[in-house]
Amino acid sequence: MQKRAIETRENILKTAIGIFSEHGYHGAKVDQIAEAAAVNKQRIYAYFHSKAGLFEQCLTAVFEGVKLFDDKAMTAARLEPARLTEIILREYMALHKKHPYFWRMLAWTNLEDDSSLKKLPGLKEKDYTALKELFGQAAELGLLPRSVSFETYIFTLMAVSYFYNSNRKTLSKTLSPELFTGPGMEKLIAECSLMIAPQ
Amino acid sequence: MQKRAIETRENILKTAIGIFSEHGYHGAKVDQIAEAAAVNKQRIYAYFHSKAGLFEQCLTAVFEGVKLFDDKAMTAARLEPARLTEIILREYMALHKKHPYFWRMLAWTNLEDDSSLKKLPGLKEKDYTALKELFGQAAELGLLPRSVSFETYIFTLMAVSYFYNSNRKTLSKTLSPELFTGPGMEKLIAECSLMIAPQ
Amino acid sequence: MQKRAIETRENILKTAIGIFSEHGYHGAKVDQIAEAAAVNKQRIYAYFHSKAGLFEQCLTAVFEGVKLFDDKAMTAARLEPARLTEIILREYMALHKKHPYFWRMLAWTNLEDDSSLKKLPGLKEKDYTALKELFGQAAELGLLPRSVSFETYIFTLMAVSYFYNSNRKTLSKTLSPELFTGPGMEKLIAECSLMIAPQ
Amino acid sequence: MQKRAIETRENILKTAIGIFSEHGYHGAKVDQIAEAAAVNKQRIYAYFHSKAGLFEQCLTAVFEGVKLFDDKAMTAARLEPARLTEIILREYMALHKKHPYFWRMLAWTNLEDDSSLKKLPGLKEKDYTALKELFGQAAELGLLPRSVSFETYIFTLMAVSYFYNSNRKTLSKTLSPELFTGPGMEKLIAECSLMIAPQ
DNA sequence: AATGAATGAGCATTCATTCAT
DNA sequence: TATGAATGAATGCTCATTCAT
Repeated sequence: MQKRAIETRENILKTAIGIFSEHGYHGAKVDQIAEAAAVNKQRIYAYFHSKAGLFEQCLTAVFEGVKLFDDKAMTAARLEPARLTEIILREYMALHKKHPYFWRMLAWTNLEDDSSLKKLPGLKEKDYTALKELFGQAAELGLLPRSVSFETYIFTLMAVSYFYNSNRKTLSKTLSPELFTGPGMEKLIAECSLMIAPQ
Repeated sequence: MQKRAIETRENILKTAIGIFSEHGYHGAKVDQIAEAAAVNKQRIYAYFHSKAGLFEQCLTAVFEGVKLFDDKAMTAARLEPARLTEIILREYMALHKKHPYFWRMLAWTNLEDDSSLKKLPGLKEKDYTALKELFGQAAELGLLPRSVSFETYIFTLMAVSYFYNSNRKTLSKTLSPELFTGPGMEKLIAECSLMIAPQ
Repeated sequence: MQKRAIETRENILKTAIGIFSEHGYHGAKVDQIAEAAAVNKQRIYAYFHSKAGLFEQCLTAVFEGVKLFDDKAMTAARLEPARLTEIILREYMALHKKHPYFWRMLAWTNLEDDSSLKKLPGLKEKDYTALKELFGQAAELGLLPRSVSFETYIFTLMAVSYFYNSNRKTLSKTLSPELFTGPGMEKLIAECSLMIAPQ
Repeated sequence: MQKRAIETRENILKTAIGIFSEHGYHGAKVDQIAEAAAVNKQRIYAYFHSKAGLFEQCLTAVFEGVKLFDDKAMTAARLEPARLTEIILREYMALHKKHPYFWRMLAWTNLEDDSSLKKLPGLKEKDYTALKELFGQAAELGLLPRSVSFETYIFTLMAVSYFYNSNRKTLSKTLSPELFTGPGMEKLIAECSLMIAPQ
């Protein structure tokens, strides 16, 4: 593939991610994507074969683009095991902010037809091994409940951050809207850390 | 409205909830709904004015159909404050099972255009007042962390149950699939309760 | 037919004339007519059999409702033969104002399918016999050109008044819009009378 | 736009003029136009955006296609000022015959919604300036009544020719049908010329 | 006589996809 | 590689008409 072609492809992919993420598979239109990417519609079919193919590639790209827990976060967690929960939560929250497409693509994927899901590569369990180790050490030190498995622990933190980001609209109607301000989030993180730590 | 019309309307609504819940607003087709409900397509427009109107009514119906924490659960919670977390979690999980359309409609609504959301009635905060009281009592007794607000507490439980139900597809790829078996869920509930309780 | 039925029928007819006149056969909707007449749609079918039938009846009613040249006008014409053209023109103009539905129904009929036209009763030539006589007398007196037939004369006057009323929209774009003000019309009538009279 | 596209567009326009002219805006169906033009329905939307857009373009095309008073007619009028009325009338009648769509589109436009009318370009007044001059000269020579304005004069001639062409159907029922034969028209033209000229 | 409920064909418009250059 | 032109099957919605009470 020539350089120009690669660029075109990249361009389409990037644009499509934004649009699929916003409107979902059925809500997004091929014409719309082509126009937004300022390419000829036919290019989409040349590079991605079909709308479904494009969606699949977008999904993969988004998943691959997300890097959990960079070195800085891991170092911080290692230095202050007592703040592990807080660090993880904050990291997850930041991730949603940094990759706004991520949770939306996740949500669409969970809702819509799972045919595109099948081709998704297994998602890096390696990241978790490092975290799991840290969790074990913190539990050892009495900073986290010993009787709770790592899986439950990390599941809860993922749940909190995901739920916080994905259900804003409906939650602002049931719980207080302040929850979704800066201080509201800080309070949530702080109290979650406290709630989980043995007392 | 005559009896026959009421039945037709009800029928359409019920069918539409199922289809919207499965495919979302854009994924669902009016023709499909009409055929599934075995009614003339025009009836949909007669009773709901438009596809959007129908979706809105479906949303309202689903929200209104969901009853949180029946008397039985509340009595159990009152009798055994130590098991509050477990009871609530189990209740939420059961709710998702009993109202399979609920979280999906929630999810679609959070993803798609929020115009239909605006007309949703404020969602029963009253339910929470009773729970809040129970939470206060449990905290008083040292069964739950005192320094944590009720809102953070209930938010976490909602997050866990919602996340568990909404993200199965993608989670089975990152975490262990066993999580989504009966025993897996039991373990999750048990450990969550433990994790939150002061130790 | 009972009294109530007659009233309902009359009501529908009157309303339908207004709507057909405004939107034409295809532009008018049966629902719209029923709603405007505040009757059940089914009544229209009971009394007029079909939309086409209703249109036909409307056409007939409008044609029959129009009475050309009442006694007052005829008397005036007889007294002042010199003003014959002016009197006729003014009468025609007044007719268009008094029966706003008339020319529009005429226009629709001339444009649209002529199936409804066939059933129209022959339109009162009798009226013209009286006029023709007056025309002959005026010509005799040298007040109107002798070499011109009555048919051409009346045709021209009908044309002027019809054209004036039917083509306002497009004419205001080609000729001066003042033509369609009160004084503009007066001037037109005056000058037409003058133009036709021998000088 | 490529040659092929231009042809398709032209083809659609031409066909649509015929159909709109015959059935009016509401009576004409997009399917029908597409089929008659033997093009894919979607092309209509690609080139004209909507049915309303197509109608508008048809209207404009028809108006622009009509050329009043070619050089030949003007020369004839200049050479024989005494026959001015006859020449103009004959020209108008010929115009209706040559552009059968013209008066029908005019009529539809005057009857139906005027939104498309707004975008019509101002209609060539220039043509009238030349005529106006000729009219002035003829009046000077005593061939036409001096006390009558050009506007009234030309209005009358337009009215006669328009009325003659637009109201055939209903007029053949009130006046004699012979009016609409060749000799009938000749007689009308001759007598009109006579009627207007000072005697 | 009158009405609300229901229907099927039709209508303007859109969409994913393919063709031709 | 890239693009404008074209297509056929939807898609949301409407309409004239009939049914059942």
